[in-house]
Amino acid sequence: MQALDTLDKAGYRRGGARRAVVELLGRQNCCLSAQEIFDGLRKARRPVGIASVYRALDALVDLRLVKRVDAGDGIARFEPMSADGEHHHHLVCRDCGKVEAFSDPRLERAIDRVAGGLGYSVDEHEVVLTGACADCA
Amino acid sequence: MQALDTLDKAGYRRGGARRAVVELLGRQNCCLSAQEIFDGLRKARRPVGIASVYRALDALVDLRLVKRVDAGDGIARFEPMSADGEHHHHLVCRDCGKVEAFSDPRLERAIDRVAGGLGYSVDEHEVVLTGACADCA
DNA sequence: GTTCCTGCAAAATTTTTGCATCAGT
DNA sequence: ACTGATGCAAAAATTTTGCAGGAAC
Repeated sequence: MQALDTLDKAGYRRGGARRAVVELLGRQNCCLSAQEIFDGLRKARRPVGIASVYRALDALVDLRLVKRVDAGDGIARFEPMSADGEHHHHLVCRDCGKVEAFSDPRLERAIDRVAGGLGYSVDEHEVVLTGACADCA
Repeated sequence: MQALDTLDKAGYRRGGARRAVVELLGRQNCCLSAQEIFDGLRKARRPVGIASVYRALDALVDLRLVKRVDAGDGIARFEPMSADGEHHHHLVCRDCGKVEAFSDPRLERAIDRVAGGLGYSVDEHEVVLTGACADCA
């Protein structure tokens, strides 16, 4: 896996909790909370302390291997930064709290264009749309 | 103030803590955390319990008078939804944590277009760009 | 007078840290 | 062996809730 190599290069050791978190996240296509990662690992018979989950996420976010997503409910979620450049954003239902992904190339272009003219070296972005989903509306 | 009328119509009573929060936020142009609001009110000799600050923010967010902004540092921030339709998004420095505003009409258009085609009734959106600010880069 | 609002303190939730132990190099 | 990583439990930080007293209508 790409991400494990990057961790190597950054001086992190292999094996153990961090690897389990990386591998679980690698199998996801959308975001999970720290608690969901904790539960997922326990269900997969690879239990990891919740503190290690947070420490792993911290390192992964620093290395830009994982992106933090705040859906506005006070729970931080995390998803892999896919190596293949795939890129999506999030749609949150105000009623039921559901979080879904969407993507749009024109939106990406608009963001890239804006990001270039702000005096910041922008290396990440996130768009969250909030409203009522089809079921709740 | 516009917002106080909306609160009236929603059945909220005037006077007291909620009003103080509304008025303080009305004077801001960018986002403040609950603690900053609490401190700001205390400094203005209009102390309000922190629980009341949170309760007021909750009501204001429900009524869409205030927008919640998550800058990715685990602290929820809040800013007024300006009645004049002014609209901005946020730029967060990964190093120093500074949060700044920016706006771009073309980005707004791109978002509106995307939002219309997703099967959600989208009524709010937020864009957060993350990177290194001019000072930190 | 009734109902809603407020502040305080206590509780709940999410995240971080200290420390002894264990694993990778 | 040495150094970093892990798990547990305790702590910290943020947000929510219960309740008694006070304010608005």
